[in-house]
Amino acid sequence: MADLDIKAAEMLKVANLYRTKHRVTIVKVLLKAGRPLSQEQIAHRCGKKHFDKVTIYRIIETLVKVGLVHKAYVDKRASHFELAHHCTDRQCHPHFTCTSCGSTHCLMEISLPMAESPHKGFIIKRQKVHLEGLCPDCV
Amino acid sequence: MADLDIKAAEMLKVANLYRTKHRVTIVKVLLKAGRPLSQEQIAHRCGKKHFDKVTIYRIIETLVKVGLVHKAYVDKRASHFELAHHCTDRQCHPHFTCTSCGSTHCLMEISLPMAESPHKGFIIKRQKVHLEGLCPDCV
DNA sequence: AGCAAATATGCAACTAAGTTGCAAATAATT
DNA sequence: AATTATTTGCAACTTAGTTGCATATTTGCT
Ligand SMILES: [Mn+2]
Ligand SMILES: [Mn+2]
Ligand SMILES: [Zn+2]
Ligand SMILES: [Zn+2]
Repeated sequence: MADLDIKAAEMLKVANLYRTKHRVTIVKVLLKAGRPLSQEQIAHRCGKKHFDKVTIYRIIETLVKVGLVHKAYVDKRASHFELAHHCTDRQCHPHFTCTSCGSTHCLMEISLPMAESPHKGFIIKRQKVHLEGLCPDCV
Repeated sequence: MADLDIKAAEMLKVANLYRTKHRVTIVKVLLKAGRPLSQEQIAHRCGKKHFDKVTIYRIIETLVKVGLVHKAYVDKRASHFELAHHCTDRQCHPHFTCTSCGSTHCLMEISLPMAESPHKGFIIKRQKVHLEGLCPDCV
């Protein structure tokens, strides 16, 4: 889809990053996925062309640095990343992990109030919520 | 302190676990710390006596399984664990990571309402909140 | 206390996510 | 097209956490 290409390229342009084939491909993959992906999942979805894992990690790092991407959660020692374009400045939607099947989902419909700082000098900038329980498939 | 020894032994007894020297020591370390520790930190606080890391990981696993311990957060690829005795069934206190110095703290004074499940068939059992911002030391 | 069964521990070898340095390739700028 | 700034691929490395198995410890029972 040329649509996605344009959108991905635009996102990189706004962030003032080199628009390389690798970066455009990875942003497209994340746009299509609409959910957090690990390095391995990204590599897989980039197709048969060679995408070195180092390159993927470095691109993720860059995208996180400019705020286009967030680390959503860590599952089985692997970080999972997603585009931040549906998150507010102060928090993303919660993520939910099923304790039965181990799957993780984005719960876009839920939001919690921001925590209030307790006079102790902590300045809270962002809040992440992770939920556990049973997914629809596991009753 | 014999106090801690007794408390640790009691906790293991209630959980129906063998009261081994290693387990008692590790539960005592976690009681004293009052905050999440990594395997390496636990090993260090167990003192000069030899505590194999495999043993520590297996004890943590056991303690998590019976609910005495929670994984509080992952920092620099290392899981950090703490006793669950100050947590409710549905959520612990939030943890806070300073984006400047990287330190993580327990915020015992803060609690958020539980998220409500959104008619989508997800059953929410537990909620974890992680906060980011600036700690008192970093203004 | 002494014994047998159940369980925990130590060791060595392994797994796999993520990192680092550097040379070659590609993108932006002129 | 040439120059410069930046990215990519490769190989080698780091390190949290795991696995299998032999040995040691705990427990319940006599
Ligand atoms: Mn998400
Ligand atoms: Mn805590
Ligand atoms: Zn499930
Ligand atoms: Zn700080």
